Amino acid sequence: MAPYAYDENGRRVMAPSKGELREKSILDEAEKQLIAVGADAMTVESIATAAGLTRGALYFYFRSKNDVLAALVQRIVIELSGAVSTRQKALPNLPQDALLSAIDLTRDLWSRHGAVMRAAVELSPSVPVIAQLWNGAREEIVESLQALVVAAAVETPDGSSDEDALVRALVGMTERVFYDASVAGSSLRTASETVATIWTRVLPFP
Amino acid sequence: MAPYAYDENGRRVMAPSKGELREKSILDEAEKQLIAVGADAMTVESIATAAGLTRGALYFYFRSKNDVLAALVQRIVIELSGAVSTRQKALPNLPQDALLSAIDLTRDLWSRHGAVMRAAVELSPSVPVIAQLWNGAREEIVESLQALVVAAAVETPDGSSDEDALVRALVGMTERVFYDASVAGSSLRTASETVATIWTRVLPFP
DNA sequence: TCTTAAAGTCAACGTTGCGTTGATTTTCCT
DNA sequence: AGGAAAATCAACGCAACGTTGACTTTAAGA
Repeated sequence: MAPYAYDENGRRVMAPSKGELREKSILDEAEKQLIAVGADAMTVESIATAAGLTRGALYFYFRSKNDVLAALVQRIVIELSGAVSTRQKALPNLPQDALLSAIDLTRDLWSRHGAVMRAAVELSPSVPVIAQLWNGAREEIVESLQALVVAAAVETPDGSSDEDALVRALVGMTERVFYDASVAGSSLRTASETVATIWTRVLPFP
Repeated sequence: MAPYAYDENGRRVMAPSKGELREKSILDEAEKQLIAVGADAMTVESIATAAGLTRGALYFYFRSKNDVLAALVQRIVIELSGAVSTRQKALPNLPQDALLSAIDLTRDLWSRHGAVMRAAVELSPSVPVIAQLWNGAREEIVESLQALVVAAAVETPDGSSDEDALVRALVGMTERVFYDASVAGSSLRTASETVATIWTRVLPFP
């Protein structure tokens, strides 16, 4: 029986001020180790001692190791979500530019949070909480871009085709290309160009 | 894997021994459980008892749980590899048809071995042996398709672009779309169409 | 200021599942 | 037959997860 209340994402409800500091330091240390050694090699013990407490104490703040990872992912999902919606408000006049700026935004996120995003992709299949966060974020992007495509009234070269499915596939492709580049440590700029080429060839704007 | 002896014609010298049968039954049971409960929930204990032996005995045949999974993946990689090379010999006259037949082949593999292929994708990041097999197979496909694109002298709509990177990205996209469809249990035929649309729009054959 | 409930901390425990070992039985070859 | 190689298993050790219950600190109200 859990002595404290947790929200649907596994975070403690209403963490007190001192606790919030601890919570943040746990997450910061966890992110460091995620970058340094990866999610597998990173153990609850190592996170706890790095944050200056014991395993048992860590379980006061997070229900499980996976919840720590999920909180890390959530940080980025929140940032991403905010960026998507503000970018959508300041809609550029040209749809091409809107698309390119979306790709740019994606590249920026991957360059600044590569390790966490890689972890999100890799853990999604086995950690439901993370899958939920990650899929939700992707869905937001998909919808934003579908709206863009509809608004721009993209001409379909070869008759009817399911534009929604195409956009979803392209979003998946984008994630994939950046993921690969991030893993390989190769240029995200090059990845960006590849992605842009494919988008514009598949969805030629008028 | 196990060092079998082969004669000068490449046939195996000895008829399937008791051990080989055991090995096969282990793999068969493992595949069943992979389909039924997934790689995580499937334990060495459960595989062993399902195959009618104890954990210790299983480790006589495979060095680790991951090696069992890897052997499962290898089965499919071998089939895939064979299919790719035979299809390449019987090259259709029209490059579009070659491409479509390649997509068809991929769909067929996903429909028959979805569970194992999903496992391969999901385990690649954390299991080096599997990553090696899977990446090798993908590389084979990439090269085969790059050759196709070069031979067909695809016209690039917008000046110079790194065709190799495009093909690699498209192969990744294909894997991704089929993976998603397989996870969602949705129509692989629909996935096939989406994939085909994207390929042909990105690489318009003359 | 004293009280006390909640917040915070930790050592020790229990569990699961992986991989190893050494001893034992079965099979196969000569 | 007899010995080498193949096959089998019970028991062990271990890492990492998550839990428990008891202890200390903090802060807020009488």
